[in-house]
Amino acid sequence: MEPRKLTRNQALVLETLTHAEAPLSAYTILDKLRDHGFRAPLQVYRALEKLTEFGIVHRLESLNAFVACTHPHDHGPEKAVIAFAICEDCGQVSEISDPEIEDRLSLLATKQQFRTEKTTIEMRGHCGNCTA
Amino acid sequence: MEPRKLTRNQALVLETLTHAEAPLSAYTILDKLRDHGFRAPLQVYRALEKLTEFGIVHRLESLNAFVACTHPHDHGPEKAVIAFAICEDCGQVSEISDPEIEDRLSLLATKQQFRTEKTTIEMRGHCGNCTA
DNA sequence: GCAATTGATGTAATAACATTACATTAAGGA
DNA sequence: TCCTTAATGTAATGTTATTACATCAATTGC
Ligand SMILES: [Zn+2]
Ligand SMILES: [Zn+2]
Ligand SMILES: [Zn+2]
Ligand SMILES: [Zn+2]
Repeated sequence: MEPRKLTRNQALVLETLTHAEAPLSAYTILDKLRDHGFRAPLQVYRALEKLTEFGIVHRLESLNAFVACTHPHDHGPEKAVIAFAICEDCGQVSEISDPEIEDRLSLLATKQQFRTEKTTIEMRGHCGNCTA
Repeated sequence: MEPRKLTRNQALVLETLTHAEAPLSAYTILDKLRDHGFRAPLQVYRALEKLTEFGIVHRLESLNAFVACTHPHDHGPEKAVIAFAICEDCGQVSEISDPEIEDRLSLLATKQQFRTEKTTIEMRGHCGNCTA
């Protein structure tokens, strides 16, 4: 699932996210890329879909927005569970990959014979900088 | 935050969710309540907002949908962290409230001076019934 | 009881997020 | 080259959520 090389659209979307200070919605990305020839939402959504598959972009479900991965964790087929801490004030997102959480959730799921395909963990709150 | 008594709209929305076999979107609820006088999305969203505050309805972020609470946990001001196991096949949602998860996430947050306001944990997958 | 306040409701319009459908083009392999 | 697959362009549409404003109901203070 690791990409050999990104397509032009994928590279542009990734670059936009990488330079952003906070999660971006698909439409915000679209607006930022109009100068580069983007005209329609689908151009963004298609790139995001691939980048997310590759594991180098994450979707934040509680925000309907996307961030570039800052935490080069396991990009392989068996993706690690990632918890996101999202600051409501500055938009900073930190990624936490913790085996204990992962194991515990796995145990709880197994206990009720639930086969987990994808796990979302998002903490909304205030980061250290914004709390000070 | 516990309600003394639900308003008519709140009661109707809650009843709809209670009788549903799977999470419902706001617009699905709206359609089901047209016979009872509902005409506009806001009637549903306003009721959902209150019911969610009361802790008797939960919003599933990864689904943009809502479920009635089935797990009479802490409805007080300090809400417990709840993990949801959501079956992609039958829509069944089970609620898991686990202190270990809660403590671990709390520790990880504190470690980076993050003040958590709200935590979302959602596992998407296949329940025991649908795996068999 | 009655004014003042607060919370809930009704309605329309619009904003924000995401997908379907279909035509076209680019890339890679037999 | 021919065939297949992946990516792209574009328009239209579908889905989810909010803003704005008028009205109505319940509660409180007098
Ligand atoms: Zn990451
Ligand atoms: Zn911050
Ligand atoms: Zn619950
Ligand atoms: Zn199931």
